Amino acid sequence: MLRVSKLTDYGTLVLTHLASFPERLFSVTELAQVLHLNAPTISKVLKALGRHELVSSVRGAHGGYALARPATEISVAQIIDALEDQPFGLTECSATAGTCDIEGDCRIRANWQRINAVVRRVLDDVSLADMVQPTPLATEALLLRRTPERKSTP
Amino acid sequence: MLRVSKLTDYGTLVLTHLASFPERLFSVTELAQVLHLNAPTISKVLKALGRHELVSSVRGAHGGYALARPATEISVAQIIDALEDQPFGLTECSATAGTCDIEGDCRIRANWQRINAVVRRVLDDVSLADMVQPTPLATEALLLRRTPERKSTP
DNA sequence: CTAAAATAGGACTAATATAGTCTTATTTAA
DNA sequence: TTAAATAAGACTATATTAGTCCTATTTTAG
Repeated sequence: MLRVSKLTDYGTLVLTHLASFPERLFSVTELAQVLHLNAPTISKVLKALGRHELVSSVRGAHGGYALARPATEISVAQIIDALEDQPFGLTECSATAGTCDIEGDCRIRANWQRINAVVRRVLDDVSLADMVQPTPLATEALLLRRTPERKSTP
Repeated sequence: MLRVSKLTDYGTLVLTHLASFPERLFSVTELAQVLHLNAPTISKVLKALGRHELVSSVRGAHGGYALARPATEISVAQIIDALEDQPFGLTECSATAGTCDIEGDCRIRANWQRINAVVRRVLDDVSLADMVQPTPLATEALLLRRTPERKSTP
């Protein structure tokens, strides 16, 4: 359904909170209380973010989590990569090779991959810092001010 | 998982085939044979595309389906709208209002909506004609040639 | 040295979404 | 009047995602 998973959604929430207090450590318990989410779920998210080195953790009493690097250096694309278990790509055939017999002479696959690259680029260009502070996104200026060639029907 | 549904994937396949022979009608049976997909599934896709007026149909014997307008006038975004049942948006809270208690002072939601708008714009700009002929996409030139500010980690 | 407070990994269950099929009704040409 | 089509939508099976729980490890404090 062209949605990011809930874990990814929670992930951005948690990370923006960490980004707001970069000097502090937060335990799962505290984050759960502040963000009104259940502790086991937050824990799952943070463990995945840790494995992908977006957060650093300190174990033991008084331990907790903090961003592994400045919020300007963490992109939405990286958060998605950390929390979605399928590889990036809007269609199965364009994300993973060998899922279709006619892959060779399929023009559509190549075009989906172009679309993937453009979307990916958009997501690469949005940082965690952008998600916290409501500054216009870099790609917005480029894309949204152009004259529409085809009307959208939402 | 940030994927379009399989129905949408099939939809682009079916539509590109119709686009290749704009003067002809295709029955479900014929499309199923040519595209190596099961007839009931193709039928489901075409019915949805018909309801959204992307294809026109002729009922009765010798009936079938054809594009409702030129391939240049059908966008990937329109195909997605026709075949995904959830409204467009990468997160639930940014696609639908009222799914979260703190919606008012949530800075993240607004930023997801900006991201949605940019991604949507990319998808609006790719036509069915683009999906058939391997011409560079309009947005590719704009976005992919810029100097990366942040490295992607795939 | 032990207890308490944390994270780490991963298995497991439940809920949800998607895919795919089938049935019945309607339309049209021969 | 029959056969070949589409239309609508209910239904079932599968796959994915969400969420929880258990066990192990780490660290601080008393």
